[in-house]
Amino acid sequence: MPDHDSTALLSRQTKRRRVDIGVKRTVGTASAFFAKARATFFSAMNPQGSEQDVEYSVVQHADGEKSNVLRKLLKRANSYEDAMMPFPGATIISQLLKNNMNKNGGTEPSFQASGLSSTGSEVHQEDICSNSSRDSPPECLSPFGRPTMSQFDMDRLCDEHLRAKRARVENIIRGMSHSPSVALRGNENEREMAPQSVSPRESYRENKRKQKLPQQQQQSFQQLVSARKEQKREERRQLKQQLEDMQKQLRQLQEKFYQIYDSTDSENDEDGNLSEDSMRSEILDARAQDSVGRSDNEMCELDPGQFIDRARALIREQEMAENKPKREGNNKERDHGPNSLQPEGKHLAETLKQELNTAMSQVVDTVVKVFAAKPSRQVPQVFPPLQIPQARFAVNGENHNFHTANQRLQCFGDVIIPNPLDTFGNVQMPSSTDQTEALPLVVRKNSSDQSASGPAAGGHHQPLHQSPLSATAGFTTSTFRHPFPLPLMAYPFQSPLGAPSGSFSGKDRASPESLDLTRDTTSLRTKMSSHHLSHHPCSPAHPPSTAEGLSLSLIKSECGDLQDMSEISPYSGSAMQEGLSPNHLKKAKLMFFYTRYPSSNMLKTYFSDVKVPERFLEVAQITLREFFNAIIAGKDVDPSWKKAIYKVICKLDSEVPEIFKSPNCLQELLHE
DNA sequence: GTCATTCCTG
DNA sequence: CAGGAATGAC
Repeated sequence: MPDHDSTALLSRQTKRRRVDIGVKRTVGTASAFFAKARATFFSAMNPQGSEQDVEYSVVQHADGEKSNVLRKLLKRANSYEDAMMPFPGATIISQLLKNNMNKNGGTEPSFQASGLSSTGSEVHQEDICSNSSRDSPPECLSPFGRPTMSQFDMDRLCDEHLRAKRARVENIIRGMSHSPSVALRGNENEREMAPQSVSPRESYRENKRKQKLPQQQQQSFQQLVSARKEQKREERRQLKQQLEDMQKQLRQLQEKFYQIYDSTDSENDEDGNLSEDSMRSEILDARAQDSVGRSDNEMCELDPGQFIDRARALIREQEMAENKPKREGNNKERDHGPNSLQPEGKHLAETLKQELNTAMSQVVDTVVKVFAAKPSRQVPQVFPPLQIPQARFAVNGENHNFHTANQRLQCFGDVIIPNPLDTFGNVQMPSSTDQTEALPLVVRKNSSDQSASGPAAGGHHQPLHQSPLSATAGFTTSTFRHPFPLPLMAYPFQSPLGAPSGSFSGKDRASPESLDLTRDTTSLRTKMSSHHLSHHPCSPAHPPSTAEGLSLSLIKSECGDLQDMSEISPYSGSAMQEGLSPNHLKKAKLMFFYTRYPSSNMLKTYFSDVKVPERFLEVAQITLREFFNAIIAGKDVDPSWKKAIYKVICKLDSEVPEIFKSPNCLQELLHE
């Protein structure tokens, strides 16, 4: 990582400074230095377009692709809902209404005339119709005042209109042939009163009815009408009551659901698990919200029986939504049980599963492609084909040490699971001499290590394969939660391939939150946390961190913890005997660092107080030229040919700051 | 143990 | 400046 090197590879004066204060010197081969210097040089010359940054963008691209896949998936799920679900949550009410409308065809006047309709569009239509009915009722109103738009209804309206006309004519003829009666007078009175006391629509309706009926029945008709009105009012009242009850019930159920869903959601957040179920829950949640939004309006359109049926369906759905998060393992059972999902529900579940599998495959493929596309000699050796995914550690020989240790390291999600993205980055290095710190954990194993076959070799591959997800998940969920968002860290996706299957039996798995993925990291986290609390940063060279910024002291503290961890963790004891060497921990530490700060920009952002030195570029250039000239001149045949160059470089050294010369420099830095 | 690098001394 | 010793990483 050129950028990384440029940061990690301090200038010589810094190195010497380190020597002066008792820190180990940075060591690198001449060629490594050459490569590093070259990389650094190019990086410095082209800070915008370093290889790391390119690679980082690739990583981001892959990440973005994943999120796109998810987005697509969700979108598709929604469209599936809309297209195929009869009770698809978001559209359940409207679907019901549609069915209702189609089924009834406006032939259930009792409910439709109950005046409960208040759907937005229908309200609008109602208004229009109410207004227009005063002028030209037949255009819009059915005999029951129900506004309809279908051709059928229009025809029916015309028919009614004609019949009314005919009745009126018959009425007139009948009136002419009979002498006026009280009833008629009453009728006339009523006719006179009608315009004032009854709405135009009502009077129109009354007129038609009166015209249809013999005059002798007018009186009883009036009573009938008023009785019916009363009845309707009562019915409406009851319906309203019922509706309110149902809505109340619905809200309660939804609240319940939200509670459960929220807890599930937070769990998911915690372990980075964007599982199928959580996605399903999201969809159901959306449905539920939608239902809430619509229920008040659209439910009113249903007749009581239908309303109850559909409310039951809704409740059933709510219950399903509630049960889902709890019944992770029982989905199949439920799907095939007597009370299983609707066929469409099954279909959705199946589709979701399928899509998730596809998405996962795509994601993995993408990452693997990115990885495979880069020329690397180490790759085939580093990632042998996975054969036994759940292989346990085979601690039966020294040859397996590497794998054993490595697997343990990968189970050690919090700290030392190598982020495969980083690993990819490492193997993408143009030159094998461009050694980065994180590299050795996965590459450059000698043949004896690679020859280790069987379960260990197979098992070796699996965690690496899944680590794009699990490793980052481990990081995101660990105590090492970043005080700031890191794009690479914020990939909340849990591998469906299964949690690491490490056989590490933690001695102090105290945390109750031990979920599959995080279980093995718990003990470590506990230790790390307590360690953090109990011990001061080993070299707090900088002021305490602010809330958002991560100070060097914190990092150093963490690094110190990591270092100390090699002494306190179980791995230093029993695990060490099984093949985990201090080297592994060192490498893990470096990987941890690299994972956290994968690019120079990251480092710049979070270590803004560290400045890679003023004359760095100049010195790097001169050094580069010296090496180049020496090689061109063939001086490198001399075993000590670099010494001359060291001397040249040495002259370019800047003064070591006084503070570092002091024997108490650490303390002084502490008090700064 | 080997190697690279740095330090010391003549 | 050259050579050897010391140091630390591997």
